[in-house]
Amino acid sequence: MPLTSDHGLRTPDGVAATLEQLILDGVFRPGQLLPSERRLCDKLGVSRSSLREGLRILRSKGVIDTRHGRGSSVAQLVPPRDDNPLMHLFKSQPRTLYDLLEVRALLEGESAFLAASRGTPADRVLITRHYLEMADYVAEAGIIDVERLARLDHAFHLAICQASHNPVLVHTLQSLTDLLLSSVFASVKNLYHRAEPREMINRQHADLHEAVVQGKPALAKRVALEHLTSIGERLRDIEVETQRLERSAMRLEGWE
Amino acid sequence: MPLTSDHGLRTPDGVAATLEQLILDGVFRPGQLLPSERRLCDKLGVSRSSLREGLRILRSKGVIDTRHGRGSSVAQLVPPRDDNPLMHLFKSQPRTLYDLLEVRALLEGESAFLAASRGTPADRVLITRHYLEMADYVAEAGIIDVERLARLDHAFHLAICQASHNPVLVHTLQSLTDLLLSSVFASVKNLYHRAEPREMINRQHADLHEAVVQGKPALAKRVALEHLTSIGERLRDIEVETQRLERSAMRLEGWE
DNA sequence: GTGGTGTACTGGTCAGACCAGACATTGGTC
DNA sequence: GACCAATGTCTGGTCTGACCAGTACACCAC
Repeated sequence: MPLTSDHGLRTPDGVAATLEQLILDGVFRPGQLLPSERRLCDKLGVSRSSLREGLRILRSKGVIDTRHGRGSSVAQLVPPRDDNPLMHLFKSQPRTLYDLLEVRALLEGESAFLAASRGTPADRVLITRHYLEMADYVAEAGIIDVERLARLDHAFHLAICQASHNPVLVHTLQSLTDLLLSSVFASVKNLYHRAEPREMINRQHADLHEAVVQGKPALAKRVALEHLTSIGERLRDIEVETQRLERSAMRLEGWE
Repeated sequence: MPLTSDHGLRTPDGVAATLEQLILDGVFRPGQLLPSERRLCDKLGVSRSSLREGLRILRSKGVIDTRHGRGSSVAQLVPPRDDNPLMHLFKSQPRTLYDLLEVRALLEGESAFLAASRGTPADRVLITRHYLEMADYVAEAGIIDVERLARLDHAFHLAICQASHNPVLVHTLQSLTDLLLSSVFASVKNLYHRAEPREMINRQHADLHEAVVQGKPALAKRVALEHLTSIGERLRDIEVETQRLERSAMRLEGWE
């Protein structure tokens, strides 16, 4: 029985769809040699011209690999597209948070480096303004609004990044920061709530601001990296602590 | 004399390359109807089967749009994938390309560093396999299929990135690479078409592969950075050259 | 004017032939 | 027995000419 039942349009697109489905179904496995063109014509009930155009589609998509005199084989790397939003990773893999911090540290470091070397006087004025706004708030506010502080913090880092004059860098860092904030905002809140990490962060912000404004690229980069690294460490501390608390809570539930 | 001189292999790939170049050169403009298949066969000196396979390639890539009884026209949006927020930057600001390369170099460098320090033996086997596949193809193929080479190239770099065991890094780099390829694929093609840059790239790939597999993080990072830097320089060279060519008349007789 | 109709295009498919590369088998030589 | 070249038959690659099927437009009857 011919295989034309499903996508059986006798057309190149139908051929491509049918063969692709067969590959996805595992009938033809990666590396395996497909039947010859003549044989496929028979099976699919199309002329060789149409079949060849169908194969051409799959070849363009990198699904198959054809060699003269040998035949067509299913490409080894079949999964070509994986449009997974990064967000889903966080649910299955908490470790991803530190992966994200790792990449963000890299970008923040480069950002600070470029800002210190390329930043114009106008950039520096802007960076200083954001820095002072944040520092003043921390120093003067009796009770800290964590969300507002997070915004000021973000604005300060963003100003530095924009001084790099690299829009791609700005965009990439922005999206990673958004991802970080939306996924672990609770942790970040905890970070700001505690006096000890907050002072550490303030100190690092002061150092970063100074290095960038004074035009010391290498120093700025180093400070930025240390900043992100220690944030990662503190978040890990909080995580461990949270887990301990959760275990206690579970024990308490048992008594109810 | 027919226009088969440049990519004038009488083969579907040659047809696709020739027509694509004519479109890029502005001989055929977006929305414009191409000559009929029979006429193109005449002009390009190929049979209708080969021509149709060539058109099928361009159709798969979204370069042309074909309607039964009407003809084939150049697609309006040559890069139809405009879902990336960064894409609009490229239209207004060609400089963005170099910004993108700058960020990509940063990520590739870190990628290579981490792969060399964290990569498992299995990672190294995979990296080597992809490297050899690419190197063998370059060495053995008489005529280079640029798209295939680009895929092999991409697979090699992706394997290195995956050896970093940081999914965030993989995802970020992937999206930047996609953006790069979809926006300046023409330039990249030119890069592969020339012997001198191709040899330079091969040498750098060999160095990168060796450094990663032998577990030399610092060296791997340096080689990766040099690789991306020199690619940027070559692209700039090509850009300058292209502008010079565009200033020269590109009117072709008989194409109306 | 309006509406149908014919006709000359367009792409889509088919069949059969031949060319060219790859490879296993065969048959020879050493 | 080991090696190597000739060869036959697979494979994909290309060409030809024919016919089918949609589209567009000029033409003609109303």
